[in-house]
Amino acid sequence: MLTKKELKEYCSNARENYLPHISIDCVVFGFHEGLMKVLLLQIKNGGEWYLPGGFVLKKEPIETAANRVLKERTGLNNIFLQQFHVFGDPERSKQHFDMYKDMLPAKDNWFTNRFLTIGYYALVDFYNVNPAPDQFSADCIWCDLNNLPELKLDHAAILKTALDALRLQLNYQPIGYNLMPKEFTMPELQKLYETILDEKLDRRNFQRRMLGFGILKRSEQLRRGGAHKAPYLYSFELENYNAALKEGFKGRW
Amino acid sequence: MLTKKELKEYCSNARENYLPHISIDCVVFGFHEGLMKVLLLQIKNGGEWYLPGGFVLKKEPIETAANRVLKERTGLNNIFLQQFHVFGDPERSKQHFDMYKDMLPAKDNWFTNRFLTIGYYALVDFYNVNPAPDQFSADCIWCDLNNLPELKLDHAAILKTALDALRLQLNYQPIGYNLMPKEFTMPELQKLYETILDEKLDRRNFQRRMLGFGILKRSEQLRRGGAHKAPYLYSFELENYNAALKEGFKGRW
DNA sequence: ACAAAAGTGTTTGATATACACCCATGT
DNA sequence: ACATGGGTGTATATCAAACACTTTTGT
Repeated sequence: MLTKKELKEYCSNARENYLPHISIDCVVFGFHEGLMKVLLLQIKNGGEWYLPGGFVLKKEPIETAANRVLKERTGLNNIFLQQFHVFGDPERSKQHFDMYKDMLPAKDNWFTNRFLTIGYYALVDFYNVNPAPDQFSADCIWCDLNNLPELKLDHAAILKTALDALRLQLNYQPIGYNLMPKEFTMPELQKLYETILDEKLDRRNFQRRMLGFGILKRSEQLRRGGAHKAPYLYSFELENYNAALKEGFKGRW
Repeated sequence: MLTKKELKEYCSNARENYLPHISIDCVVFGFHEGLMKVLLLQIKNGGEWYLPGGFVLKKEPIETAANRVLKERTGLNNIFLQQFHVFGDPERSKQHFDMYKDMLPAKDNWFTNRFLTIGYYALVDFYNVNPAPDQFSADCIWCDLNNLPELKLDHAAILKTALDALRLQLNYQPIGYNLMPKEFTMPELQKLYETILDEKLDRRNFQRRMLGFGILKRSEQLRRGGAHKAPYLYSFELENYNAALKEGFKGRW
């Protein structure tokens, strides 16, 4: 927990460097070997949980800010971050860091301001992540999506909205390039979809549809070493993958 | 064009009442009898065109702000407004109202600030609209989507993004409740879709699909008086319509 | 009578779903 | 040998696309 002096300094710094009233919250979904997690911070002392977020530097593009926050929290760079919604209820930040709310007069206290928050989500391989708490947080850890702690503020709603957006994305954009190793098997990719959707899919239909997107290339190689029949290895055709990210799969009209 | 004194007063007022660095831009698509338009403002003197926008009051929810802007510009209330993107490039507002940029020192000049803008779109019946210019604008008019003037700032990009979002929306949400009269014919509704998509649709397939959504109720009545065979009248089943707005039509996974 | 608009199918092809069979591999 | 996972294929239903015929109405 910050002392009054530290808080004062933080606030004056923030006022100098960041755009006021604007924050970014990142919903970092992590996936590895069939497990789906989300990155959460636990506040010092209070113990409450919240999404990793941050502020936008005065001359910084918001996409850059989102990437910076993600980098600071995970060490990961160059990840596909998707803006999905702005949350702008004036009441939403009422309880923000209320542990600090009486330590400074409101006009000097960055944390008692109203914040609109821009929501971004990312989907990363949590095996590659080094979760790093920020100065307000005791801990930064992967939490199971099906077993979340109670979240502060409107962060539960933000997370829910992000998950809906991610699921919607599956309908018209490819996914997985950050997540899968360079080469992967079809069942491995299927596991990703099943985990996101929280639903079993038929392996044969999945494969047909996936190949239909035209973003996969089958290698001559097989994944040896596992038990049972060795599956083929696939990789993304990056050119087509990126084109599909931009264009989207066909809509219906 | 404002005098220096008026500008000064406007800026001081704005600083007092609005959240800094945040704006809202509305892409108001208008439709009536097969014509699709977009509402644009033309700045006084300069003659440049831009999207109707505004700012967020310090204690106002952003959705309310968007509705207020729409109301001020069109007189319309209770219209489905869809947030679609935040534009946050620090360079985007560089040329904002540059006619005023030298009239006040930068620190006092609201208009030389950086603004993130939250994009909303709406689809309204332009027959019901009374376009009303704001104090900076000489004119507020419906422009043909296929024959747009050059737009200031990044407003052309915002408009394009809004149109894409609107078209995407057709795939998973109903549309038209604000637009159509209480009762309307299937060909009338089809015209709306064709206009948005800028594409002809087959009348029989359109009808089948539309009815499949389960949001329409066919009346016993026919639309009499036109030439040729009298078409049936339909109305939206508001309950199902609203449910579909929330839930969306089925995705594919 | 006829042209034009609208109602109501049908045919065809594509895609989704469900399911069956065979193959490879470690135990 | 066998259980398990993986490759491949097929039947069926469902849906989209293209298209034809009939009905209504004003001129």
